[in-house]
Amino acid sequence: MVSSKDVAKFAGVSQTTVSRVLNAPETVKEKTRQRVLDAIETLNYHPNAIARSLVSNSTRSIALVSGPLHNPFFADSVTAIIQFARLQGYQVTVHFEDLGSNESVFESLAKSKVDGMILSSIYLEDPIFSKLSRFGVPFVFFNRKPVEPSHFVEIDNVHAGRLGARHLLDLGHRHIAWVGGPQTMSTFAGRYAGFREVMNENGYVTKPSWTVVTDTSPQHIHKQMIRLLKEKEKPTAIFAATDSIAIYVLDVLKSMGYRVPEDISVLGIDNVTWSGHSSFNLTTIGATYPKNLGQVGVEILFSIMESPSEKWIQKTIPVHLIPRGTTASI
Amino acid sequence: MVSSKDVAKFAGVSQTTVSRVLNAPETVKEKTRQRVLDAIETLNYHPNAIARSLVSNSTRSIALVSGPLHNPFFADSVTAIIQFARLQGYQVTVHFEDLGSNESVFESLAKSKVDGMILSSIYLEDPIFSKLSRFGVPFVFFNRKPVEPSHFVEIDNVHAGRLGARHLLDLGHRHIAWVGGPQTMSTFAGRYAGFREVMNENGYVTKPSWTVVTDTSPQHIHKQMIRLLKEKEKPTAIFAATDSIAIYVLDVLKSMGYRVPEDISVLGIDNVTWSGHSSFNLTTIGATYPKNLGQVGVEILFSIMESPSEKWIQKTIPVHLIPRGTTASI
DNA sequence: CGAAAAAATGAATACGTAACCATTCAAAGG
DNA sequence: CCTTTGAATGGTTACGTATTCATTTTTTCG
Repeated sequence: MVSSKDVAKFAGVSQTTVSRVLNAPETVKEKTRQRVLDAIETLNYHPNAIARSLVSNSTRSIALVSGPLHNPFFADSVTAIIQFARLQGYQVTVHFEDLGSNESVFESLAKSKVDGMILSSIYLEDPIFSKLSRFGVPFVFFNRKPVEPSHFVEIDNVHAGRLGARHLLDLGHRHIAWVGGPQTMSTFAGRYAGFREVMNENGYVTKPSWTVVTDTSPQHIHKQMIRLLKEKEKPTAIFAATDSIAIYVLDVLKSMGYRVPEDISVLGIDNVTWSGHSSFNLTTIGATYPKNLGQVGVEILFSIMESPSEKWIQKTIPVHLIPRGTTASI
Repeated sequence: MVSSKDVAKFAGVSQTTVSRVLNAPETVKEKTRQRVLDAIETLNYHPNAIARSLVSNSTRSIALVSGPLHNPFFADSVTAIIQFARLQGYQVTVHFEDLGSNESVFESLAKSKVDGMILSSIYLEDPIFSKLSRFGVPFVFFNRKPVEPSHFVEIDNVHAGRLGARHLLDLGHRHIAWVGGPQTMSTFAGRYAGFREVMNENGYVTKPSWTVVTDTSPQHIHKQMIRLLKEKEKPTAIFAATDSIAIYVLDVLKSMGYRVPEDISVLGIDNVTWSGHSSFNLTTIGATYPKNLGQVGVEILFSIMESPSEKWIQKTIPVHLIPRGTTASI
């Protein structure tokens, strides 16, 4: 591997000068600078970012801990985050949450000395949180928030739940099933709370057997849906906690011969890009905000990376209903 | 930042011993080892991977250059690659191809000293190829191959094109449009060649205005489809070069009121997970191979990383038709 | 022309770790 | 109890860069 010393020897200068040519070109005489640049070119020298990181104590890379890409929400946000980071000259190492064995993910993060972390994967009360804080690396949550104070960006989950419930009630639905994820995650907890509030306010109960908790995997959603549809009394509408869940629900319903929305209405939350696809045409609830949630998160991350603030930056983005074709009056 | 020196001082041993506790625990006496481990615990020490990389000349990370995640093929393969790499203790930095300005991606790769690279993004004849070779880092292509000899894994693109053409001809279609991507990419070139071969063998021509070249973005596909559907003579079937394209074609067709397959048949290639979704139920052509193509690629990468081989590892995976609901006889 | 100021360059060091070589320590054998 | 052997530990250096401080070279101007 060719180093700056090799370049220095070749150009007949000191290693210091080579370093200067790269980092402060204006401080070195035109003539020698050209000689060094020529040497760099002929030797095909590339500065070693590892060594550079060691002294500068900055890797120009951030870590992203994301949910699974089969959820279009995450496919969208991962894309936005990587693109934005690149514009700032940062690389992104991507990790996936791994329910249960997240430990090893964080273990590797602790060592790799990233300059910042952005993560969507955390439980409301997560022991990992205190570990994170001890790393001394700035971190931001998007689409999740822990109970401890922290930087985060999320949509107004409670209001999203409320809006959805109201929409379905307005359409005349009274038998509404909820298909969500673990209540230990802020997203699901908030959305469900909003849904339930409105139901109760209007004197309707949320039947326990119509409240489905899944691990958000296609397989599990499939299994749970089969169970739900075997009930003697069937719901007339299904409120899915995320578009991703809703899309898998649609899959099950259609494959079983149900017509949507004629036989049953389906509603999601997130307004992922795919939901607008005419094959889904999913009614959903999404941010009143053009920017991707992941990008908002990474913007916050960079702002606290360059000027650490004692204040917590916490954004809750308002939401609105996006009516499309999967919901109809009863 | 707490270093191994700090741990050493705290435990009353030398830095060397701390290093040994981590890398060769059996060579240090039980008692002192325990003392060091305690010190590590109390000081919350995490070995600095950067410094470690500098001396070991290995970052335990690989770079992935992927196509866009709105293409489910890449969402699938990125997931498979990251998961597999993690099992080997490797991190993955993800980059997206950026048609035109790939330079900057490779510039950052040159510096970051990854242990290997896996990439889907390259043209048949790409000036980037020679740069890559000079890095001295093992690299593998998946779903793409350059003209220069290299390691790669792909599906049998030509045969996929042939299979698709035959399928549509067997169903009685004669007016078949092709919607693909740049012919400068091996995937598109191979698939189109196979399609064309079979058409010509059977005495049918491929009408130029029915051969649509897109940049594979949803927007461009949309625009080109509108143009295609304005032709006075309309195709009865559309052969899309990828499932991703096919899915966007479906979007356009459905939003314009076409029924698939009654009015028009649609066929894709790749057998991405989403294609089996009942909202698409896309007839497609895919590998006769349970493993994700990206994973096959990263397996090859790790094998050449641990034992560099002079021989090129080149896998072309056989394909078969997966008949579903978007194709029907005329 | 000569002194002072400014510009350009070089030598030495630190970053945190692993590895090599040297040294100390403990155990075993006579 | 002393010697030999092997185990355990410590000192030093290298990895490739940026940075600080010292030194040399060039420029400026009286």
